[in-house]
Amino acid sequence: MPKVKKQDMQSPKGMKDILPADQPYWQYILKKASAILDDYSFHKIDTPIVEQTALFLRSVGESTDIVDKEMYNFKTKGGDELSLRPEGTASVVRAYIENGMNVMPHPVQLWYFGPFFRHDNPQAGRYRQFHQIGAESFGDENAATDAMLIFIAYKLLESLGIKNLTVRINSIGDSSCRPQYIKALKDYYRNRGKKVCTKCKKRLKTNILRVLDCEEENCKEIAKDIPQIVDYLDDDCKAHFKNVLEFLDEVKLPYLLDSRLVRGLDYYSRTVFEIWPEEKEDAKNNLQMALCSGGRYDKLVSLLGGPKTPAAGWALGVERVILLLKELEVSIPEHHARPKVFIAQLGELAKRKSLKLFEEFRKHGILAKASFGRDSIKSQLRISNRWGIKYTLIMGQKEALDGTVILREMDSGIQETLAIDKILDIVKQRLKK
RNA sequence: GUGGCUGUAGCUUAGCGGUAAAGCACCGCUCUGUGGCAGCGGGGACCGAGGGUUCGAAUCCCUCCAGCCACCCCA
Repeated sequence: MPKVKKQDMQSPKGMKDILPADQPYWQYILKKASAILDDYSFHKIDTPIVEQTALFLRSVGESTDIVDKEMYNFKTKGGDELSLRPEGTASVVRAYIENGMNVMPHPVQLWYFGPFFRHDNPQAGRYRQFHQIGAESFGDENAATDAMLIFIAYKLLESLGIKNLTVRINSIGDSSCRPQYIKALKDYYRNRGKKVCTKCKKRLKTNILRVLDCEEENCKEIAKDIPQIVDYLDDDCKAHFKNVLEFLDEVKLPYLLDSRLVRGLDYYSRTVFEIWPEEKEDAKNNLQMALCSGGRYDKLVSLLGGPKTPAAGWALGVERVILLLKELEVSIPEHHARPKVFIAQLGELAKRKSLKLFEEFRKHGILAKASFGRDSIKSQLRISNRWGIKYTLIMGQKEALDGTVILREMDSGIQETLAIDKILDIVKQRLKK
């Protein structure tokens, strides 16, 4: 067999292990998310991690180079063209259609959690395998749905201990009014198009809405008098947007109107929003990226072959949230409860008896810890101490023969020799105090 | 996919052409059945990988890989 190469044995670029030390964060977030989403009657759905490439081709589209450049596409032995899912909405919409959920009472509200894959160049908060929690609502066109979705996402982040969140919101109209706006943008840039940066020149041709969020000083200057999308919304879209804002006011959720917030894809309509963490100048890893983003996509269900169904949703980047929780030093509940007793043994007979004792404690719901591989009393006590365990039970050859066990309170060092058949009750009592 | 910076033990880092170091962590001894403190000792790194220059490379050069950052893109 050829020698193992170190490079072959590392995790793929942009994909990492979620180690035990980080698990409490994952549990914490998932627990909160499922509790909150459950409260608002969202039902969990899991969809396959791979889907037909055609699904994403159709939803995410040919408009950008996403499919070619940033998706994991492959052909199966049977010849199917499949892709690792790059996002959740398309899969959920597919499942909604395929399972005939359109006959269920609406709105149909679904949520999901899982890994997603994008062939990006990784950096902090941006990985090739990443995780999202998402929520989608089908069949309700009302602005209250948009506001409620934003409210839930906000509450979720807030309940995790993230303060000073900013909700950025905008409306990008729909197919009846957006074309006029795009035309106005084109007109605006007709004479100015030569002065913008090279990136924007490209954007003007391919994805003109994207010139709105260019950060180049010169481009910003040129965009000073740029047409505002709100002025181009038709009456329905304008009323819808106004309603969303009114509902947000009603639940006292602060937001920031951001006329430069856009979405590149055609199926998006009306409301788009993002939730950002507080901007901090001095933070070491200043995470300037949205934690959650979403919007309305009234055309996607029919685009994917389902009945015309209005829908809206959001997705939240779990890794980003965890990075932020760490940066903010938010305290997370421990994954495992701290063991209550440590069982130390000396000698073969004692080892056998203490194994039984260990099992007794476990059966009665008292978390016990032991290190059967270590034979010296010293190292066992050291381990017990390192775990910060309150009581250590010591059983040596003598105790094993006498049917007793030593109970040592670690803080004080006080020891008592007690009958082995009473020990469980005694420890139970002591732990109650 | 492009460019910049970085890569030495599990972790944090020193060394920057001449025998691979330190702190933390781990294991042990002082203490033969008693932890925390202290002292002493031990294991653990072919210096990210591969190649080149050189009498000699962790150190210089090239290629690759990975991380971070900035782009492209951001569903």
